[in-house]
Amino acid sequence: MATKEKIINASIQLFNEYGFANVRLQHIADSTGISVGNLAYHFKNKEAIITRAYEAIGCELQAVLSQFRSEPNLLDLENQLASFYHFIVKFPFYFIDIIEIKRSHSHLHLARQQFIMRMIMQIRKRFEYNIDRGVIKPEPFEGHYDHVAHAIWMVITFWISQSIIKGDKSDVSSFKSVIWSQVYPYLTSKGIEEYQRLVLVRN
Amino acid sequence: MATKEKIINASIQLFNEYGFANVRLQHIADSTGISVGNLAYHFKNKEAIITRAYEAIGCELQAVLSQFRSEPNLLDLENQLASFYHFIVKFPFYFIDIIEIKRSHSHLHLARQQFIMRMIMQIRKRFEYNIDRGVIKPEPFEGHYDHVAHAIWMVITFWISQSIIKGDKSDVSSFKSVIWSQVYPYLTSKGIEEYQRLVLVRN
DNA sequence: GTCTATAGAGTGATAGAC
DNA sequence: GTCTATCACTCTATAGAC
Repeated sequence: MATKEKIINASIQLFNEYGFANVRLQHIADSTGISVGNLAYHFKNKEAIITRAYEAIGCELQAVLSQFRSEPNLLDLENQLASFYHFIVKFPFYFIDIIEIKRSHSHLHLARQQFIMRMIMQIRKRFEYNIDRGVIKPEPFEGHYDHVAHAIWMVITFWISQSIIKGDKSDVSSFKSVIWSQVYPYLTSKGIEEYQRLVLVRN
Repeated sequence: MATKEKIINASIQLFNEYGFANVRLQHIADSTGISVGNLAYHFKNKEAIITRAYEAIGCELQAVLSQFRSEPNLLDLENQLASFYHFIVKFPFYFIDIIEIKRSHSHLHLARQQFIMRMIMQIRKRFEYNIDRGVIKPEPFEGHYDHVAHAIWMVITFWISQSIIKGDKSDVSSFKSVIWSQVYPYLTSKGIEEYQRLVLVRN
């Protein structure tokens, strides 16, 4: 049934533009080119729609997170940042409406928290691996890189929100710049060399 | 008229708990201990309520931003962070619902963008002044501290959102830790000494 | 699978008595 | 200033014909 898929795609587009709470069933039906009655046939209620949308989005996020190799170098980070950015601009409502959806459909949020923890841990591990590779300086004191990983996750998670709030046009290069500025002070001289060779040259 | 003030206080409490869009006029009236008709007498509509609430909140934010001296040292930052945190936990909806309010009452957001720009500039200037004081290292390359200031503003702005999303209990010490972790790598040896003497000793 | 029609529960805002 | 009552409208969800 391609209709179900068309409904989900149209819904995601509308959620992105108007915010989940502001999108009406009528609106989704119109955008899909079907009636509200037909919409109800495919999805019993709005919750069923957002649940399905979250499934699809979760799959894509899974794919982005899976780009993490066992020993990631700085180019891996650069590439993953590009993937993250692509994901963010494809599903802005997933970040913008996160608290509203936690409020109204908390079971969806519960599953999502797994992703969040996994993401922060992954960022933290990147520091670990690149310390071993001699590219990142050792942790200056216990727990410091946990804070940095936390901050990096926040920049990723709220990037689209902040660009809307500030009225900026979101672009990938400033996104990457702010993330890299989080890593830069911890690069060793070998790390700076690798950064310039692998990352800067490409931009 | 104390009633107007009671309405605003009740409204802010409800906005904080349920989110601006989920608060009903009936809800505000009940919480204030008046009827909806009476509520309408004091505020013509919901927009008038949020406008007045934003005015009050803006005043408090103004006060926090005014703690910025012409030559702020690291203790000033520590103190201002405490004030920011206090402000954030007093008006969480101001941060959580920021995009929703921009969507539905854009004129309020327009005024708010002034605060945002001022705040980022203030953070940037703190770096400048403390470079001059020999407490912060010179900028490693053009524009780097702009990125760091941007990241610090994001941590402040989205702190309450992230704590809700992660399911953490928000506390002032982890807030300060993450912000200080943004500054720490740029401290000179003199800066670390001042940091330990003025900031760490107090916590 | 798809439609029209409508029930049913709210929601913001107003009218008018006290 | 404060109240009750109600209008006009929106939105989700369901019933039933095709």
